[in-house]
Amino acid sequence: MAKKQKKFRPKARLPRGFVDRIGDDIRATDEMIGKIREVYERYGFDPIETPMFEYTDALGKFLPDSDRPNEGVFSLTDDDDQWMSLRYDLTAPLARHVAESYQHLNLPYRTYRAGYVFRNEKPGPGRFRQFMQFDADTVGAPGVQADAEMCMMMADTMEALGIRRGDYVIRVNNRKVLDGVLEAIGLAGDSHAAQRLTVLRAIDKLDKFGIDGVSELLGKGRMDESGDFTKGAGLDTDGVARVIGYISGSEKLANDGQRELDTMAAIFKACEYGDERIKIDPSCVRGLEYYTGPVFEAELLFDVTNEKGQTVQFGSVGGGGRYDGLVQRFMGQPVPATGFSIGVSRLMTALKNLGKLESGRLLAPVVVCVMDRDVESLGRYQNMVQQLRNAGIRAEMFQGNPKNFGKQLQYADRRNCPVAIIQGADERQAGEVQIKDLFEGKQISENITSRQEWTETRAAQISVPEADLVSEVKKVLSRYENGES
RNA sequence: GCAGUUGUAGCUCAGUUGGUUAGAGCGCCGGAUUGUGGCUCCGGAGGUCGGUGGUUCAAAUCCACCCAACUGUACCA
Repeated sequence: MAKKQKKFRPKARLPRGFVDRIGDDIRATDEMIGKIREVYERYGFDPIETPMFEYTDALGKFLPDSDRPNEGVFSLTDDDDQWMSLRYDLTAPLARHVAESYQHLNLPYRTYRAGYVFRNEKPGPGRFRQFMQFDADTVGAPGVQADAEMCMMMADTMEALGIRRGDYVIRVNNRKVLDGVLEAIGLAGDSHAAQRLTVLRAIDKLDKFGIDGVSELLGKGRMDESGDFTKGAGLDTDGVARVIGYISGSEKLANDGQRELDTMAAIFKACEYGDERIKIDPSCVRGLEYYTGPVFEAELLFDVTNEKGQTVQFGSVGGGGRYDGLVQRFMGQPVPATGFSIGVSRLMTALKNLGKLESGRLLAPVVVCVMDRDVESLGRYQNMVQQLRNAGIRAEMFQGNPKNFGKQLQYADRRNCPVAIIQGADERQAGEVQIKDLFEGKQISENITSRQEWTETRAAQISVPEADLVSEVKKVLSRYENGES
């Protein structure tokens, strides 16, 4: 049987882990970035931008395996066979930039940047393979006062975005303190490296699993919902108790890290950033690899309802810390640096939840309908549009098939346009145009039941002299300008 | 990677113990109505039933393998 020959039809679908962004989202993001930028500028940071691609070795990743070249990052080979990758964060490219232009820089070098980063890994709810980060860094500042400034700037940023004090907290810890704890439970030395990592990862999951879950992970292991088992760090009962004691704050150590934390706490106090804004928190772990000193994390504390209707805390929207070794990779000489990163997309979701993004909604354009389709009329309609535009009003001529007038109003209705302009032969002869208030018309029409009444009512429509087009449209728009509809 | 669940129209899904031409709602297009958004009515387009192989007179349905998505978990520079 010869099958009917079919044309190849590609399935229209997004690559997994990527999203299309549309109108209101883009506007809201722009607005949000503007607010963040204002704070950073006020703190004396300057913008800088690096490209999305870097040579793979510059990102701190070893050359890709030939069989799995894209593990974790998106990589490709250049014309000259060098491996390049899409950046997976904004810190590694900054380190490269600093190392490359070191002799021209005036240290301390204070910069910020926003941009997309890419991770080639399994996406999940709220986790994408392309997402936006907004970073600020100070390079060439060795003291923890630079770290303290980062924490305060993060707090200010949260508030500039409209997040109330108490709805967020900046949690601060120090890698050196964590190292001390590991030493105290007998995990010092190379032979325990793997176990140390497991312990740190277990601590990092306090948010997710609570004290009980973390205890299981520190000990024998934990069973997840699907029944899969995660092997634990294998600490004995005493070890588990001591780690738990430490992360809950009941046990303290005296070491360098703790002294740095004390200095930072003193700065916060002097600047009147209390516990409700910035909090020393021994369970804060973050970035397990390159951080060398203070680490910090911005966390949102208010509850949100997730897709399953469960109430959960929103959690982390950004973090950072000190990375004194990152520039050294390129230069051999140590260059102290500290910075933090805000997850813009995640923060957007949070602000939506708080209802902080609805206010500045833009009104849809005025639509000038096309009644007569001769060349002269088309010019006339377009001229009306230009008059409106010149007066600063968003406007457009209907660009679809003008054959059916009903379609034009349907289009305007679905776009949520406030006003339609109508001029056919009759109006033209009288030197008038019809201005239809679509919002009001919608309300009036709710009580109309018969088709005939519907078409003949011409609800919320007024006829005005052509010369008054702009001023009359403005009158109608003024009723809706502040985001009502 | 590991584990669980699920794959039928653009979307949400139904499809009986295997049985004729695979259905519905929504959406889309056209018409009633080429000058008025909604409602209503009529008509239409749209399907590799995730893929391949097998069992059978006969497979969306049963079997095997593969693929993909979702969820959890692990990893995450």
